[in-house]
Amino acid sequence: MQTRTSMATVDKALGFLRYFSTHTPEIGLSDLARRAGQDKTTTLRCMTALERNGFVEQHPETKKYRLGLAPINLARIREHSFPLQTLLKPHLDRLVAATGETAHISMLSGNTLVTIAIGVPDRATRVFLDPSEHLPFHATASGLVVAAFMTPETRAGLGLIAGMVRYTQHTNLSPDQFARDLDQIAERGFAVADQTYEQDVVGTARPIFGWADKPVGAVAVAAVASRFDAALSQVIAAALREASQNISRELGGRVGSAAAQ
Amino acid sequence: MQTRTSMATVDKALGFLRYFSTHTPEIGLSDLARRAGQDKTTTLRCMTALERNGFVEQHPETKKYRLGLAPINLARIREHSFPLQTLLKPHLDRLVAATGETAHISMLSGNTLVTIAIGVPDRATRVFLDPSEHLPFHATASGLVVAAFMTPETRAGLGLIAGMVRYTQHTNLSPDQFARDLDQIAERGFAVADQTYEQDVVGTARPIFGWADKPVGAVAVAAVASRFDAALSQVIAAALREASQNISRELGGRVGSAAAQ
DNA sequence: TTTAATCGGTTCATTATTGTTACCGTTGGT
DNA sequence: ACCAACGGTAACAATAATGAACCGATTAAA
Repeated sequence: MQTRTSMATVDKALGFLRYFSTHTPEIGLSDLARRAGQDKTTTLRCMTALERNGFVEQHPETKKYRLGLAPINLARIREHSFPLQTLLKPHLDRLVAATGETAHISMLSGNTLVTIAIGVPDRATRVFLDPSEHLPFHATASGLVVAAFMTPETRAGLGLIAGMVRYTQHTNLSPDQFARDLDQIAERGFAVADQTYEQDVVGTARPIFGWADKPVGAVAVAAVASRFDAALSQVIAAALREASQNISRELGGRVGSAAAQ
Repeated sequence: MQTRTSMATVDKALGFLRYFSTHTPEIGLSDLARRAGQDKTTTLRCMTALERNGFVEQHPETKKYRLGLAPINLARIREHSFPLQTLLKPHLDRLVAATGETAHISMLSGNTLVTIAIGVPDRATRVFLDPSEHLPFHATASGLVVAAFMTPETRAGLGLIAGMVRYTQHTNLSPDQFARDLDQIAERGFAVADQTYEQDVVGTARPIFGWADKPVGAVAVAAVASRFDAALSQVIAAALREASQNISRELGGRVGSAAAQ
């Protein structure tokens, strides 16, 4: 750690929320403490605090915790005053129409990358995405392209190399290779991740810029691997370029020269 | 303060989120500190902690804070694993159709009452609700009916009387009157709030029960005052009774005898 | 141009909050 | 009847939050 202003307790408490996902929507006290690597007492105090504030609720019989209603309310306020989903939807629809594959947009939230919106094609076989997952920077096209366009300082603040977990046999685990990939991606303007995160899925992504030249997220297409040939690859890259530029413009971001190609 | 398990820092940090609403979606540091009655330093630290975790984000130029993306993600997980909105929507639609007025459902989140879902009629004049507002217990039909069906202990834990603010000239500010109202509401099974919160709006509400006999929220109709006569009142009360029972049943709650009338 | 006020942000000694170990009472499986 | 694991509690030592004063930069007023 380096330039933290601390307030570790808050981080810890909010960190517990990350363990709730679509796969594990309910977690008991001891289980949660174990997963988070925290003391049971600490966990209990944090959870009761979160419950007091409506971020989790506890089933009175099973005593298990689940996410509460406060996030729903906050999400509605945020969406009302800055309607991201509404803004993004047409772009996703256009991407899906152009490529015939699943498209999604992810954005930096804190220092993780979360999926904000998804567009699915009307086909029998398509990629399914779990919106509750935080995308790893080293193993997804979205993560790679966001990391590639960051300033080295902000990139360093994410602890990228520490998080290089293996997901498939194609997942890159070499920090050197990672660094070279980032350079290449920054030049080319987009990233491709060939089954490095999920089997049979090829991801392609371009960055989204907010204020200044800071990347705030990525727009990506997740294609079924068996369909991903040179032709489709080009279609996707082109469609993404348009989407990337349009979205960035609508968010008030400049479209940097590197991303323009 | 009395029986708190502490963890005051977390409460403080999360408390700041309450100051973001549809009216004030962006707040600066000093302003926020003033509103929350907290020290500027404390505020800064809490906000950077919240930002680290994606609950707020800071505009790099104006330095103002706004709600972040983390709540959106959490809300989606919650809704995916326990689809409240989906479950509630048909009930609201039915209420709106039956009464021709705005209907809404609010639930206890922490120890405040937040609006979870709204249904609006297709009419020229209708009540508009701000979903970001926390409903006061003493001045809204929803708040009254939820308080009325609570056990005295849980009711005491909310600090009801402390929060008796005046909203209109009809707002009841007498704790004694409040207590008597609650008794009556508990007997009758529903609450009516005649312009006690907003001018020209008459609210009617019935409780929603979760596990055991605990009220977890309320279903309500907010009618334009000029249209609210005896006939409409009866229609609303009847429609709400059905909705209240059906929703409670779907949430796994028993429909207590008091609410059955 | 000078003055004053306000902004976001930092520093550091004081103090209260938190994390830890150990212990309860229950529950559920064997 | 046992044992293990559950949620929850109590007490104290140690850590982490606090808030007054302070900074440099803007902005507003004089």
